[in-house]
Parts: sequence; C-alpha cells; structure tokens
Amino acid sequence: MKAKENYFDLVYQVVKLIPKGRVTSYGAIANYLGLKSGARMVGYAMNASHTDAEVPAHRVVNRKGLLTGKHHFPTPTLMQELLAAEGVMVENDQIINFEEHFWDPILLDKET
DNA sequence: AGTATGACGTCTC
DNA sequence: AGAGACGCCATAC
Repeated sequence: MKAKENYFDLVYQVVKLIPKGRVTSYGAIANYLGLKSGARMVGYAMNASHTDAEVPAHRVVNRKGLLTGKHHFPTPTLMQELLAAEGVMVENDQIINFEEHFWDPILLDKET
C-alpha cells in the first residue's frame, strides 16, 4: 500500500466530495487538479478506486454525461440505478439534464 | 526494464 | 464540420 498522494488519490478526494444527486465529469476533476489532459487518469483512477468503496464512481461520467464506465460496475445497470436512486435520471446510458446535475469541484474554491 | 493500454479530453489536419 | 492523433500518470504483462 502506498500512502502517497498521487494523482489517483487526489481524484478520490474530489470524487468523495461530490454531493449526493450531483455528477461531474472526468475533465472537470482533471481541470481542478490542474491537469486538463489528465482526464484519462481520472477515469483510470476510478478503476483503481475499487479499493476505496467510498468513492462514488457512479457520480463520475464523461463530458457528454454518458455513463462510459458503467460497464466496469459489478452490473452494467448498477451505475444507472445508483444515479436514479439519487434523483439523477438516466436514459440510454446518458444523464438527463446533465448540465443541471453537473457539479464542479472548482465551485468549492469559488465559494470558499 | 520497456512496451502497451486505459472509465477522456483537446488540438490539429 | 468531421475524423484522426496526441497527451497525461499509473498499472499490467
């Protein structure tokens, strides 16, 4: 176990900060961390986040609001179920009113 | 130790 | 405007 604060850990911290019923995109997190081209890392970090059950990876989608990573869940429908359970409607693997449910960690800096 | 790939996003042609 | 390639960090083989 490496307790180092790598890019992955940083992603975990941000994802854990996502309010319930809200969703964010990989790019938004990457941008918040300062890496605008590190979106891939964010997604991949989610894969490694499997070690952290407290990381709501289901609240993280791509910039289009598509549940690209749903296929990585125990069941491909689990991600949609979790979002729907929080009030986020998902249709055709795509979040409805994505921009409305969209949440950006940068907003934290702006408010604080 | 080096190569290949990955839950994305942006730039370039 | 549409399609293709690159980039980022880390893991896996």
